Amino acid sequence: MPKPASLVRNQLKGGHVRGSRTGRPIMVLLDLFGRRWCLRILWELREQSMTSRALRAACDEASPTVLNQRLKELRAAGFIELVPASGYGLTDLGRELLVTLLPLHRFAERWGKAIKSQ
Amino acid sequence: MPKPASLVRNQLKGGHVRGSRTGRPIMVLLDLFGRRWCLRILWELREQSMTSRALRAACDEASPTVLNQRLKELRAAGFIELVPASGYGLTDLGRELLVTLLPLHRFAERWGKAIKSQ
DNA sequence: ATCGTACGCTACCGATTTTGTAGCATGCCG
DNA sequence: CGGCATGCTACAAAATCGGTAGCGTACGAT
Repeated sequence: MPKPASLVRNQLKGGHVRGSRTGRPIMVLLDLFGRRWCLRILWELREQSMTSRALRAACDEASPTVLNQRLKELRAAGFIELVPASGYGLTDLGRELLVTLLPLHRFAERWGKAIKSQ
Repeated sequence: MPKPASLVRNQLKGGHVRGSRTGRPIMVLLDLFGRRWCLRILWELREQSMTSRALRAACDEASPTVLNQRLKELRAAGFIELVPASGYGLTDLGRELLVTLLPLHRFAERWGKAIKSQ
């Protein structure tokens, strides 16, 4: 059974759930991102908030089980929040994170072309 | 059984292995990163090349099974390469990718402090 | 030549994670 | 009330990952 919602905080405070055992923030972050749908969720929320079901649709109908697990983890991490009216959306911290992730889009486009033309 | 080494190219050319089914580069990239150890491997190689065994040690002794799977995928993606003399290292493309990923480190540090002091 | 060692990599199997489907409880609005 | 959308969970099957052992090659030292 996965840890409750304080997973990320636990990990950062010295516990370890999986992956990095050092507790260094960058390692915890890299490990958190190395879970299916995690980055994708953040990405889909980059421009607008969405209900959990809209989010699921945006994520190729990923199974609600994992999706909710990720949503818990991302909430524990402080990247997203659930606002009763508008659904899931990025927090201020989440938006900061997205800014650092945004250049990936341009890179991905160049990369796609490079691979296809091989 | 996982696809051979052209996994990423297949996916980008319209096939689908898992995760995103659109084939848009950003989705394929986000899906590729959502696998255990993938980002960590890139991160550990950011400053120097390493032999596969040193890399394994750097990645908390991750199991060689998955590690080699990731290494195959990352090679197929063109981000890393195996140089007989020096081991695994980033390609030019891989270095470009790392540059877009580097701001994460600073963010992670701020994030770690924010979470711990909650 | 024969060790000893390190390398990249694979096989195997048990453990964990993810998927897919169904469904619950709540709230809202006609 | 009845219909509908929401956030979320249960459960079994499938896929992925972890941990250990070990293979085949290369290279340097004895």
